[in-house]
Amino acid sequence: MEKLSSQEREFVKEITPKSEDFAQWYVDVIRKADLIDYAPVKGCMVIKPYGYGIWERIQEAFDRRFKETGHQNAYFPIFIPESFFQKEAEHVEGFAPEVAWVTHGGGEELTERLAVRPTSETLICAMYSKWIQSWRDLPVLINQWCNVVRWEKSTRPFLRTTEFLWQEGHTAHRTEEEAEEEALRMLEVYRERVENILAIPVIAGQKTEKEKFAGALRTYSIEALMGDGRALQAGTSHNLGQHFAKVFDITFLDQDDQLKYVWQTSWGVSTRLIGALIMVHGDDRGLVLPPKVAPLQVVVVPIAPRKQREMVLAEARALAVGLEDRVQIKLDDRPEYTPGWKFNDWEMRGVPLRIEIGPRDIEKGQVVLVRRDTGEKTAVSREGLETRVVRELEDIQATLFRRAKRFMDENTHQAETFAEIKEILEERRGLIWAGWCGKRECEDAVKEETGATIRCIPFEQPEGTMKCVCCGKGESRKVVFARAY
RNA sequence: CGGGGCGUAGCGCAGCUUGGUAGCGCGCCUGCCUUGGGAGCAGGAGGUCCCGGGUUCAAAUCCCGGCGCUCCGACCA
Repeated sequence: MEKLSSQEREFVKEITPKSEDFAQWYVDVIRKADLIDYAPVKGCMVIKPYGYGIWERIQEAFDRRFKETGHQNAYFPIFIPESFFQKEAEHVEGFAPEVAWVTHGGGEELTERLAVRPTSETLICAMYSKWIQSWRDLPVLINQWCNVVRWEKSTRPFLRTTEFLWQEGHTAHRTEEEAEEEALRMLEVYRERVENILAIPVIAGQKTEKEKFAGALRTYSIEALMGDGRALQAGTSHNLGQHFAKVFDITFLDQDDQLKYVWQTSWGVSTRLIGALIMVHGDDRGLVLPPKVAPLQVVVVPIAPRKQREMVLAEARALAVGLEDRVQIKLDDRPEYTPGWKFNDWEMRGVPLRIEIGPRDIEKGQVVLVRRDTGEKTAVSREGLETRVVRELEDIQATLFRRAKRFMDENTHQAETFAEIKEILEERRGLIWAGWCGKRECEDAVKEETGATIRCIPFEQPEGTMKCVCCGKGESRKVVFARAY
């Protein structure tokens, strides 16, 4: 027993405890779960197969909903001519500092520099201008999955990398109402997927002028709370209004014989969601993956003493085969590792459910189930195992969401003064509800004084009124402040 | 982009103060042995000491410059 506990300590040493140093814990988990490797170019990472597997699960889940809401996938080029990029003033100003430029091609200097897309609005708008003539061409509902590049000053795996993977939806509509509906519809898709698939509770709302997307009329977002009490924007949706349509001349002849500009939206989620998964669900033993995004949902670890090795492996194999139609399952039959080593390895990687099977279990016609979320071990009968496993996975998914929701609730506070905001941020962090009159000066002042920014103006406003936390003006909107990633 | 920490074998680190044969743990390879929470023994392989200059008879070590990772701030999915 004593030996066991010392081994456990030894093991845990490889991952810095979350409470000791959250940032270090985060990179330790990423390393031990084998999600990425650092690439030779600053701020770039290789997403390794296991990490990419998570992204694939996220893609599947989101893509399905995009299709269900009438969108089609397409692909636009990575290079954008400088002249296109320059057209929308606010947009350029917002993105210019972080654009990577291609100046040479085939050994010769280009006559016009090419931007490596930081986002594709400008190029896609240029194309829409050609494609859209009539009200009958609308709406255009296109999404693309791609990489984008933003030359960031400081980078962190998944949270902010020079190149990242995402999807960007770009739609064009006949009316302002339609565009607004679309922007909100897609934000709701994000909310639903992030909560139900990633098991991360979020707050949906509108961004302030200060925080909105460069060139948008209005920006909406879903905001999540990380384990260290900082907020993370998990997805955004923009009503672009007619800014881009006017600049790129995207017009259509309406039914009333009038030439009009389209109304547009764009919306995106990125590999940053993987960072959110890690920071919301992970624990001191490593990654914890909700079953619906886990590349591997169940791992079977055979306990195979030499003399019974073949017998146990055969049973384990049969077990895995019996489940493979229902769940993503893998049999870990590597002979060079001990069961204990495998337990730790798969736990670090966040596999939701482990099945242990050894001679003693076989004798009793049972297996041992071990949940990653609770660590709970249960001996269950092989009879009806399939149903049990599926049910267990569903319960893990639900438990993770419930746990994250409770954490968010417990770390959501109210403040009426700067001092209160400061105190909360210093002692507990988390999300802070406060009143805001709507003035930029007040928003800036809070940031200046406390470091907290307005994450969003939530759609769901609590009862009652609050005074502006800065200027004291009554009848203010209730907004959520936090320190953000 | 400012401030701090770090860069030595695949990973984690010691050595650097006070210059003089490059080390430890884990991992890896071979064999034996073993499997219910990171087993054991024996043998073995593996190094541009981040890069470039400089000082010196001699640099992982001292000096200058760069790059990268990381944390904290300013800017962003």
